[in-house]
Formats: sequence, C-alpha cells, structure tokens
Amino acid sequence: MLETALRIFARDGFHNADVQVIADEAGVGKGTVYRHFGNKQELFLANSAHCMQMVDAFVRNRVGDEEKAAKLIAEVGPIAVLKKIAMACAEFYQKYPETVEIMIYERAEFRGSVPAHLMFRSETRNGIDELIKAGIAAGAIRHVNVNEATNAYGDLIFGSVINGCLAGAKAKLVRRMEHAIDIFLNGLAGDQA
Amino acid sequence: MLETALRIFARDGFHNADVQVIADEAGVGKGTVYRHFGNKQELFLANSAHCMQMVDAFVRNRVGDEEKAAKLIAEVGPIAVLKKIAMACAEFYQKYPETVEIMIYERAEFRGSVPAHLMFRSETRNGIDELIKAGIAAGAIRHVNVNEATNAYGDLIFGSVINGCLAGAKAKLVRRMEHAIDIFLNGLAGDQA
Amino acid sequence: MLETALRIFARDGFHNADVQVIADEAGVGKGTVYRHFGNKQELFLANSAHCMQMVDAFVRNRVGDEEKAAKLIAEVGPIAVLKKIAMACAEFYQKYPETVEIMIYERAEFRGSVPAHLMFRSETRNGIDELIKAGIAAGAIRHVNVNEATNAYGDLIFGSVINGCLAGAKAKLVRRMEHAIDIFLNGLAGDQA
Amino acid sequence: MLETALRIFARDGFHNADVQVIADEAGVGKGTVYRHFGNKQELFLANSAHCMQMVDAFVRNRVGDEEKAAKLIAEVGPIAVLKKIAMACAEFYQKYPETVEIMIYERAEFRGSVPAHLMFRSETRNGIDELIKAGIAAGAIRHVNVNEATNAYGDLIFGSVINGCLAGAKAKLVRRMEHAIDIFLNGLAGDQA
DNA sequence: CATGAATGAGTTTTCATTCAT
DNA sequence: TATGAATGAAAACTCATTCAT
Repeated sequence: MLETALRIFARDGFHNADVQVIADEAGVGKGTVYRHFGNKQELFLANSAHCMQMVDAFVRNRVGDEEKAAKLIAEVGPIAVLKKIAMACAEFYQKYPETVEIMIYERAEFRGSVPAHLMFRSETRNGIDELIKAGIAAGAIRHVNVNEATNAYGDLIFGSVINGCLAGAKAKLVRRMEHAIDIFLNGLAGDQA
Repeated sequence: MLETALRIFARDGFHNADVQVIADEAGVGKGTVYRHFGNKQELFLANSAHCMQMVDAFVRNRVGDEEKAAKLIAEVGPIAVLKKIAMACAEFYQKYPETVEIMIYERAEFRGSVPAHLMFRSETRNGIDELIKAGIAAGAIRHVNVNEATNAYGDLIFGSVINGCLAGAKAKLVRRMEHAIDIFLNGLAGDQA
Repeated sequence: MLETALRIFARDGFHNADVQVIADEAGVGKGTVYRHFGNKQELFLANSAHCMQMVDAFVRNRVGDEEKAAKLIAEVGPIAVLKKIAMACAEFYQKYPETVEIMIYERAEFRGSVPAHLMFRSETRNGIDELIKAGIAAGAIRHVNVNEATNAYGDLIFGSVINGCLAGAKAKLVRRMEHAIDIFLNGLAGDQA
Repeated sequence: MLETALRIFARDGFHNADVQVIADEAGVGKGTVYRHFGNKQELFLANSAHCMQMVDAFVRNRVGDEEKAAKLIAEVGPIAVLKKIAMACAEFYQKYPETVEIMIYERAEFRGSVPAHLMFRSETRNGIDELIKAGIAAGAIRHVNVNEATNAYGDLIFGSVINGCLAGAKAKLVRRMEHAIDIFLNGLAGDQA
C-alpha cells in the first residue's frame, strides 16, 4: 500500500495522484487507505518519511553503524568516508529514482515539513559535522567553517541527485556524483591557481 | 499580471494557486488572463521562463556580455569568474526568493520542461564549458572532465539555492554560497590529505 | 433556484437533500448554486430566512402595517387581532406546507440560528407584547405576565402548525388553529370551574 | 448503550451522529450495535420509543395508573389534572433536555413514524379525550370539540417544550409551562372581553 | 477586447454496513 | 456472540475553462 502510493505519487505528483488510483492499484478499498493514513497529505508524508528511512538504512549499511564507522574513518580517513557516503546516496537514488520525485514534491508542497533527504536530518548533519571536525583536527581537512561545510556537502549531493535523476539521465547519477564529489573534495582549481 | 502570478504561484504552489485570485490581485478579469496565456499551465511556464530571464540578466549584468566577460576572465582568471557567477546567482535568489519556489515547482510539476534555472540552459552550460576548458588550458583548473565539472558546478549552485532559501534561512544564501563555492573551487581536503 | 431548494429541502430534509438534485431541478449547474450561496448550509439558511419573510409578509398583509394595525385593534379589540394573526399563520402554512418542514429542519439542525418562525423574531414578539399590554390596560385581557403570555401564544401557534401539518393532516390546519386559539383566548374551563 | 446513543443523537443529530462514536462511548464494538439494532435508523427509533416510554412513566408516576387517576380526577377535577399532566411533562423535559432533541429529530427526519411525544400516542390521546369528555359532562369544561381540544392541549405542550428547551432557556421550561397552561385553561381574555 | 457568471468534471472525504475471525 | 478492519457508495465542494455580453 505504501509502495503503491510511492509509485503513484512519484509518477503523478502529489496533486495529480488520485487516492482512488492508489487504492485500486494496491488492491484495497479507498476507505482502507483513509483508515490507515487519515488523509492524502498524511499518506504522502508517510511516504516521505519512509523514503528517508530507506536512504538512511542504505547508507548506514554501506558505512556501518557507530563503531564500524569510527573504525572506517580511522582506516581510510574522513575524506574517503565523505566520498563513500555521497556515493552511497548516488547508488540509492539511481536504484530508486521514484524517491527523488517524492523528495522534490515534499520540498515543493510541504516545504520540508518532514525531512525527505538524508541531509535535512539533524542526526545526519551532526554526524557529518563530527566527521569534518575530526578531519580538521587531524589535518586531513582544511580549516573551514564546519557548519557551512556540512551545508555545502549536503547541497552538492542534493543538487546532483535532483539534476542527475531528471528523465533521461537516471542511469548516470553514480558517475555524476563521482565527478562532483571529487571536485568538491580536491578542488576545481589547479596547482598554479 | 505576470508579477502577480509569480507572487501567487510562489506562495501557493502551482495547484493551490487559484487563477481567480491571480486575476483579482492583478486587477484584471479572469478571462483576460486566459486571453493572454491560454491556460494555467502556460501562465506558469511563462513565469518560469521569465524567472530564468531575470537571473540571466542579473548575472550578465554582473559578469558582462561576451567581450566584457572575456576581458574579465583575462583579468582575474576563470576561477574568480566561476565564483563571481555563483555569487551573482546567490545574490539574485536571496533578493527574489519567490523565484526559487517557482523553480522548484517547475521541476516538481513539469520536470524541467522549461529550464527555470540558469544551469539548465544550454547556452549557459556552453559558456561554463568554455570557461572551464580555457581554465584547464591555462593551467588554472585541474584536468577534469569538462562536462561533468559543469554539472557539478551547476548542482552545487542549485542545491545551495534550494536549501538556502528554505523558510528561515532566506537571508543567508549569499554567505552559504560563498562557503560552498570556496570549498568547491579549492577543495575540502587539507594539504596533507 | 431558491424555490427549487425549498421544495427539495422540504421533501428530503437538509442532509438527504443532494445539492446536485437541487441544481438539476433548478436547471442550473451545481457550481452556480455554490457561487450564489457558498455552501449547502448557507443555501438552507437562505431558505429559512426567506420562509420567515414570506409568513411575515402574509400576516402583515392580513393585519396591516402599523397604522392599519392600530386602527384594527381599536375597531375589533386585541383579542380579535390575536386571533386574526394566528389564523393568518394557519392559512399561510396550510397553503405552503413545505415551509413548515423547513422550519422544523432549521430547529433540528441549526437550533434556531436563524429565526424560521414568526414568533422567534424579536420584532414580532415586541408587537405581540405591545398588543397584550394594551389589552390588559383596556381590561380586555387578564392581568397576566406579558412576556410569558407571548411565549404561550407563540408556543401554541408553533405546536399547532407543526402537528397540524404532519402528513395527512395538512388540509386541516386552519380548522385546528381555530379551535386551539379559541380555547387559548377564552379558556378551556367552564363557568363553574 | 441506548443511553449513550441518546446522548450522542441529542448532541449531534441523527445524521451527524457517528455510529462508531456511539459504539466507542458505550464501550462496545460497532458490530455489536448493529447486531442489536439492525441499522442506524432502528437504533434511533429505539431511542425515540424509549424516550416516549420515559415521559409516559414519569407522567404516570405523577398522576397515577388508571384507578388512582380516576380517584384524582374525582378529587381535584379534570382541569387540575390537565394542569398536572402538563406540568409533569415540563418537569420531565427540563430534567432530560436531550429527549427534546430526539423528539425534534424524530419529527424532522422520520415525520412521526414512531410517536416520540406523549401527545402523539393514541393511548394518551384517548385518555385526554376521556378526561375532557368527563369534564364537559361535569360542567367543568366548556362545550368544546373534544378531539380538537385534545389537539390544542397537545400542541401547546409540544410548542412549550420545544421552544422552552432552546439553548439558554432550558432551566425555565417549568415556569413557561405554568403560565402557558394557566392561560390555556382559564383563557387570556378578561371578564369584560 | 475585456469580462465574469455559469459550468461540471474531478477529487477528497465520510461513514453506514458487512463479515471473517 | 462480539468485534472492528475493510469497504465503496454517496456527496460536498473546487476551480479551470468557456463564452455571451
């Protein structure tokens, strides 16, 4: 039911999606949808939240939970971990492009009332903040404003995902992200700049 | 009339905007709106296009047209120009945050049928491509894939604008962009990375 | 349109009435109904108010406006005028039984938010109050509590109208009222009571 | 369960009452309500009938059953008994104002399919008829049309109850009825009329 | 040309009723 | 027998679009 809603919302958008269609394709009565979610908006927001949990789980699976992540950072360094996270996002969204559409509708219709993107989640932000702080302390990262660096990192990922999943470009998000994150980490400027 | 529509669409979104309200606030009859734009979608798309022309004009005014731009590049170098363009965008969107909303609705509802962002415009892309190519030739920019670098540049600007204009953060887009573009150009990684 | 609504509301009741049906039978689009009345409740309340104006006009036509009424009272006395008013009501409701149903729905659904009966209208009440006061002064009416007497008078009329217009009894309201008002004015008790 | 239904129906009206709410507040499953009453209408009608039994019992308790009533009539006379009955009604409805609302909805939605008011019950009517007949025979009551007098008596009680229980006036029904029935029995007109 | 009243297709939402457990 | 999740018919209401004035 949530999966059907996800598909329909992603395909038609919030307003053009007809709850009747969602119910039909989910093989349940319309009343059942309303019984479970209360109204169309709640149904959509439940989708939004679900999407976010999915990215979160996907990325965590790549990077590891707490201890594993700490170990990874020690092994490969914060820069490599930042790259790993970005690439995990790219993989996820390339695999589930519908979630990108949900994210956009969420921003468009509800202006971020529920965070639909990993980087809008305070927990995630804190993690990135810590990572960057540690990187700076270790000399692996330049002396940048941590908060703004996290913003920039999130903005790049967000922008790449949104623009890399426009119709026709869907299959190339991973590659797009790879180049983008490389420039972000190492800089566009040449040595003599 | 277009300005009123811009305001209403930005405030209410495409579907929630009522053509009657736009007509009323513009001080014209509803029929007049339809006479001029054909239908609601065209009205919105006209707005989208108009927004793009406004950013375009604003940035051009900052950077200069053709010859002036060439001169500027020669003077300050391609890296500085890339920064100048990004900052011009930030200034513009901070000044006219409604256009950000239009851009998002355009992406959400019409999936980019009309480019509503500077970086979605092929003409702009070509300019950036040339700029980067020249920078590489001059050694000011690393040997990156030009097309992907342009993508990354656009994605970062897009992401910063969208996320920097969420309610509450509107006044800080310029600062946000400044940090973001600095990292993008010079890299997040420290010397010993 | 109002007349059609009156008929349908009277026939089906507030909730069972379908605005679509009203629109159809009135020969207009449903949107037109909503354009004019805002919503179903307003449409109904407009009916209520209209009914009251109709009774009011009918009774005034029988009794006369201000001066004429004063003249009539002087001629036939307050008791006869009270009877005349009650009979005018009976005649009206026997002629337009649908208005009785409206009155009941108004009381049931909206608990008298708009006075739907003549006797619920403060203007009318004041008139009756004056009439009774004058009657008492002239010795034609017993020394009763004026306010309560007006209540009682209104209650009797209301009760007779409601119960006299139940299905099957519609044609007999005038006769029913005649007996009722006679008892009310002259008393049920016999001389030796 | 019936008591809960009574409360909800009185508060919300027939259509606005939600069977789910009734079931919830009664602490039973919705299915149980349907098992017992068949459908919403039957549930309401059962309430109606129950209300009538309650007034009936209340009044009978005041006046006495058959023999007692006969004795009472002999003692105080038919006029006093008519007053006693009316006052008993007033007391009852002032004490249980929800039953008034039920009565109105019954009249509005079902047009008296089940008598919800004492005076709509043929048994009661017969009793009043007898009382009046006896009163006439004894000279305590004027030579009126018995059937119409019973009508008038019922109409006055009905009107007083309905109008005396509108929001705000609930506490004053007894007083209202006292004045009304006094006028009804003794007449509004003064001696010289 | 401009207008705005009329329209009705399209959607959301509710809730009485059923029936498998 | 009691339950309450599932259902879908029914209705209110909106608003883009048209077209007569």
